[in-house]
Amino acid sequence: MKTKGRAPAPGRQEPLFLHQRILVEIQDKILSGQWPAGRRIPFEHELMKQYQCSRMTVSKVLTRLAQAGLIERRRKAGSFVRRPQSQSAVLDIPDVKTEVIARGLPYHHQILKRRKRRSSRAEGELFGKDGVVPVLEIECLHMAGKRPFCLEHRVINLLAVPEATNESFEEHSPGTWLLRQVPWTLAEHHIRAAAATPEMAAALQIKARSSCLIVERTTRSMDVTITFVRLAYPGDMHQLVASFTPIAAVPGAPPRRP
Amino acid sequence: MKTKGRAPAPGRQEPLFLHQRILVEIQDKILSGQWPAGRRIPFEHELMKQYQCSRMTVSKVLTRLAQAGLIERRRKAGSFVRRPQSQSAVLDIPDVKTEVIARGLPYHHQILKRRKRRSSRAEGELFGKDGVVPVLEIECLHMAGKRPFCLEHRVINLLAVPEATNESFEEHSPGTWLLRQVPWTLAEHHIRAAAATPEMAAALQIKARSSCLIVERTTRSMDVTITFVRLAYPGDMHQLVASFTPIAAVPGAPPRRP
DNA sequence: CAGTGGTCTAGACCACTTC
DNA sequence: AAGTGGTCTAGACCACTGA
Repeated sequence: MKTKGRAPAPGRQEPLFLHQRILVEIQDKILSGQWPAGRRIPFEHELMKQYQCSRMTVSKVLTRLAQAGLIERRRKAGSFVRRPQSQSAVLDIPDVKTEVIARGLPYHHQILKRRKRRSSRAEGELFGKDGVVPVLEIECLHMAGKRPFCLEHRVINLLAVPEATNESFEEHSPGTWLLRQVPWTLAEHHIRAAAATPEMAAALQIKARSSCLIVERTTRSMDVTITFVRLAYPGDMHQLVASFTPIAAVPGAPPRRP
Repeated sequence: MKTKGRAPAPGRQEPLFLHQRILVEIQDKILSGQWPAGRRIPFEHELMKQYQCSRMTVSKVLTRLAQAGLIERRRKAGSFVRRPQSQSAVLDIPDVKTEVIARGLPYHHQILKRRKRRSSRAEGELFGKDGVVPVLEIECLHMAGKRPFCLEHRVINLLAVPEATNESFEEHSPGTWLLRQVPWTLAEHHIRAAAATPEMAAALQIKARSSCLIVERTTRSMDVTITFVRLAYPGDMHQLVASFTPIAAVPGAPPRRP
């Protein structure tokens, strides 16, 4: 039981850390259905004996499984397999500029509308104040090369982001600007399909009533809404990709050079 | 430095575990922009001194931040703030039946088509074999009350799921059946808007060319594709909701009673 | 009230990477 | 070659909770 640097790898496979091995084995039993929902997972001290390791090691594994939603831990009772959850996919919703650049297309944007006003009643509710709040309303067209890529309609809470008042957004689009100005803390997305309104069709140079993918995002910090944005993409130009991988692996360090 | 049960909570707040406090403080510095992308995070031994705790504690916190994608860890160099990522939202994609029930509507489904055939060339590629594989092709209409809710077009790899061969899917829809038969391991979703084809329009009782939300999901296990499904929702009836919360908090155990 | 998980420690060895 | 993170240990105390 002395501490080891690498792998108790018994057979063929590449060196696997002990905690990875434990994680994978338990995960497999759950995902394969061998351990159905509700089934109790071995206690920590049982796993300690089984894998001949310290409690910290198995504890970290079980904690991870719990965070991933695969098991539920209850004091004094034990850990249990949760019933199959909805498939939780991780949706990467990039900044529009990033999105266009990633396609290798030249990006630019133009501000179609920009006006300061007071929020309407309904918006006031959204922005968490009973009364009205000053907001900045912006319409922005994102271009990929010469083709319209996305029409953005945005409302910014000027109480939350007073710096926006004098910002023209000519250099950086509202999304890009806000992303670096007010780092996101909490967001909710609604994704749907809708027929293009005459305004959308005109801006995006598509036929009226053709299909668009609408992504609406409300960004909040604490209890106050920072901004609301509606992004309209021509249906044939865009799709969201959401990938889903169980857990495991995930050393989680894709990029380079900070 | 003796071990404590609860909280070094200094001021007002509710008792906070040390690792939570460390996590929140670092996270705040990053999200607020105070520590910009590329900035080095204090070394583990520095944080140990700062918080007067053991290395394991700070290590777990940094590991968590790395898994969450907020920082990047590099041996010998240190840990660094990553540049703002795409907003990663967690998309819960439920079983269609669950979805309808959740709306308080009576659910039922009907199989419109069901035929066994060999995969086409293109599909063969999808299914990971060079040659063709036997597949089951199914069309299924999901109803919410008396209204069509979703049209499902599905292809099941019979090499991977031979049990499907003799399944009628009358009792359980293909999605529901598969979910319990072949627990998901890896999935990729593509979400887009499209105009209804004549077939879709007829089945869903909507006008041709009206907007639909299309969710396509490819489910794989190892390197073999289990099933491919295309779900078409009338655009005005459905929207996906993806929520995003940074990290922290997350003891992660919502439900009850296994 | 006994046993579970939740947290934390003060060490240790190792591998990798940059210097 | 030095220093970082990555893993692991063999303990500990505590809080919660189900029996």
